[in-house]
Amino acid sequence: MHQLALFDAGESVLVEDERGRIEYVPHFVPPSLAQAWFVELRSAVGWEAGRRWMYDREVDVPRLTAHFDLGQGEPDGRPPAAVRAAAGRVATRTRVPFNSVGLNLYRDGRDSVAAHNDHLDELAPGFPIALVSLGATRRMTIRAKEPPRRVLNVDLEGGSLLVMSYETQQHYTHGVPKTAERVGERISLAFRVRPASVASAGGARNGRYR
DNA sequence: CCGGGTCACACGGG
DNA sequence: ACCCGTGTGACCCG
Repeated sequence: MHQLALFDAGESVLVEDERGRIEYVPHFVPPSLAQAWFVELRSAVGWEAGRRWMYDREVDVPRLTAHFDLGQGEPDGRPPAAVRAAAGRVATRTRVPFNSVGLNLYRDGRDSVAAHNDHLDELAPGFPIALVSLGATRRMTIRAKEPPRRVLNVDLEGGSLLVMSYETQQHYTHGVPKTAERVGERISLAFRVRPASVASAGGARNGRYR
């Protein structure tokens, strides 16, 4: 089948048990397209440098961020074309009605995201998270919260897709640690289905997908 | 979810 | 083979 070849990217299932399912798909996006998306997003997105109050002091968020709602947005607040294209490609493969995408720009090895799991209140129950990576490869560390404490190190390559099931967020943490290695810029697009109570008016749906 | 502190250990030059 | 400084990352804490 033709259509199959388009998506046959040597995917591998990293986790599949009662604690969740994690699938990694290298070359989900052809290299030249992934590169074009990276270039567009790097310059077209209004990247924000956040600061957060953590414990006793205010600190920089160690990466740049942006966010878009998907679905029938106003023509004005429409996401960049590369985001819409990526969303379409992800939706075609996963069949999940994602309505939100969070973008992260890791400028170099000093940028990072600490180990965490996505907040379940901001995730529609049962729906997975899909993560598209562009640009430089960064390592993600995924570890089970309870014994057996499996630890996975996944090198997220440009053009890859990582899909983590909803249950994964209950049983695992994930993060992108700082590294002293010299690494180039990486952009990630994290697709989520946010519950109607959280998502902005419009896109949310319920039921019948997995 | 963050940076800083502590500690263990791999590595390599002398 | 050994010593030891340095780099790197794992873990812990508020």
